[in-house]
Amino acid sequence: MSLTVKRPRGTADMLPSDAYKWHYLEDQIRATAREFGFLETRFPTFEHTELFLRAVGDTTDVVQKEMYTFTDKGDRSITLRPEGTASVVRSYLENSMYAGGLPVKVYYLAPNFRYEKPQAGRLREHHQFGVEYFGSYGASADAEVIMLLHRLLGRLGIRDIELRINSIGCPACRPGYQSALRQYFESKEDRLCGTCHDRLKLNPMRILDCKNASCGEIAGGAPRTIDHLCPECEEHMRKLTGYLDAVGISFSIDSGIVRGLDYYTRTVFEFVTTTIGAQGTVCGGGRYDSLIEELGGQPTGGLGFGCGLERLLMVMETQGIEIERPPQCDVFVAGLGDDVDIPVQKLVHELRLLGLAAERDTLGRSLKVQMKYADKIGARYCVVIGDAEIQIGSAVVKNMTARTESEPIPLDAPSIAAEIK
RNA sequence: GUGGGUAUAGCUCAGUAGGUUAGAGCACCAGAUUGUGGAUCUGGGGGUCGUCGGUUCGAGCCCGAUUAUCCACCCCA
Repeated sequence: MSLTVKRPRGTADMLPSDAYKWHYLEDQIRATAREFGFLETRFPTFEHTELFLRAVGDTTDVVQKEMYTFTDKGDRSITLRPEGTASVVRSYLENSMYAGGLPVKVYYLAPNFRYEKPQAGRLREHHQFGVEYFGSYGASADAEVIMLLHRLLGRLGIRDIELRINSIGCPACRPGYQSALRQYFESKEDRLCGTCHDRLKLNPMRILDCKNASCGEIAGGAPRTIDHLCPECEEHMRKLTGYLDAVGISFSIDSGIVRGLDYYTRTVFEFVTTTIGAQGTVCGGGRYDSLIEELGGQPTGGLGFGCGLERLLMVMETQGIEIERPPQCDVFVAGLGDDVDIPVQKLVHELRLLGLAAERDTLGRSLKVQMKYADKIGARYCVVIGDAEIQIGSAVVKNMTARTESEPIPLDAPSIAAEIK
């Protein structure tokens, strides 16, 4: 197939026949966000590269090897957004959203771009539902954000998805933990893989994530962040788990959750499933209390998450969760003969003005084929108009699902609309 | 970036030991006494067998390369 009709690697077309699934998902998301008091925000698809270097961290995989970066005609370095939080924080600062008072609670639905090797549940362009909660240091904000996700997953009917949380500490307790960690790994350095040797110097916490068998075994016995928290971080975690217990959200503490974006502090969490292959993280997020300050704002607490919509739909699909396909056509007006062409057009127009999805044939097809077509597009009702109907000024409305016909009713849009309702 | 699988009609796939004009189901189109849908039946259109090269008298089938795709590692949603 020639390149002109081939989509780029790692991208996906949303087909018209699947659009209703996305609409459903987005409707559920918007309804949930509304219940939890989040307003939608939108922002550009690309940003200055500098933003992601600063916000995401220039040693992360996302920045080092996965960004779509190019120089524009004005000689600026531009990057297609690899994740949402950096853009939202930038927009928050640039537009002084804090000026309206804190907290600021926003959500977004947006595509992200990462130069990855595609596999199940992983694309180069994927879509995320994300939430950012600015201005609160309280653990109740953490609880709220997790509750929102829990609620969304619940109303989508998703089962067998596990909430895992961890605390990776704050600038106060992290140095102590990192030195304990480094000390532990250095004692077993000869058994670590090559990548982890580098990680030991750069960021030993990454070793906890390593899937190498030997490293994993070593990491299993490593000191855990939650055992080295400062009293404040400990209290934060205790409060969060208290909230979750109180509202009946089950979770597990997973000291292996470190997350690959540098800005996280204290709470990190993931919703993970094993039903869609190896890429089972459907949602991931956490707290980032230093990020806003690092990008030039006042010290402001914050947290958020990203939730992969493609993965969400995959989970629903594999769990057999049906999304109802809304009717595409309320009434099909079938015409019989050239003489009724104008009346058919007029009737369809008037039915639409009354808010109905009305359809007619424009290919000059026979009545039988028009009926088949009406059936194929799922028309709920059908009206056949021929010379006879025009002459006597009435027609019958056929209920396509019940296979019944009405008594003859006046051949005008209001009467037909009334019959349908 | 590393590894493995796959590539035949719009879709899902057959294709037997290399051997005539490459098949099926679904979908699409047209019919089955011309004013009526989902079933059935009949017929039809549609494929340079991913691409390039090689082996062979002969390649959809064997070999090499390349591209695409799927899956896994890494990392992430």
